[in-house]
Amino acid sequence: MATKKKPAHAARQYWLFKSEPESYSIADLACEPNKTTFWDGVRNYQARNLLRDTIKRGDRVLFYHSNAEPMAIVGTAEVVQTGYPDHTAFDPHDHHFDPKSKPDQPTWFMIDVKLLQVFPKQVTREELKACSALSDMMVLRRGARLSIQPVTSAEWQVVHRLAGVKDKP
DNA sequence: GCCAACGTTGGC
DNA sequence: GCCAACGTTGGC
Repeated sequence: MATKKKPAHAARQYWLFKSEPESYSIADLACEPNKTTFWDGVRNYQARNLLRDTIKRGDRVLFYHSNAEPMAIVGTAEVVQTGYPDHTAFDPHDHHFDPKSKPDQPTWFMIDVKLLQVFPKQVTREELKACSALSDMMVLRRGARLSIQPVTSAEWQVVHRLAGVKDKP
């Protein structure tokens, strides 16, 4: 993937992160110390490149529950640490262990995110699909498996409107 | 449970 | 480098 270097003052970018709530939900994030966690386990090169090269501190994240009932955007988070090696790839006992990734030459990366807000009313996939302003969202496209996806600032705003909340400054 | 859409692997 | 087989994701 082509990666553009962006200047330090670049405007924040917006993302959508998928997570199966059975394995990690927004409630789990809310229970973390300082409501902060590392986003580990990404084992896809395109998503890896985003984590390693593109996603910056201050960027914002829509937290999406996939494979869930209901599937929905359930809240937001902020990136508080840029990409660094995903240590779970080094641990043979970890579900995400990858012997190809070595500490001195890591294959996989992760970032840290901090909870911004849990939506008082989650925005279901049904509602997202019914909103014409969101018709280009990657997550709504069939077969869009990328677990980390870019979102436009316009889409970010619309999702907040659907959730009935104000964006955090 | 089904299956489309990918991504990865490995034989050639 | 091609591509068939296989595995995974994740909506339906």
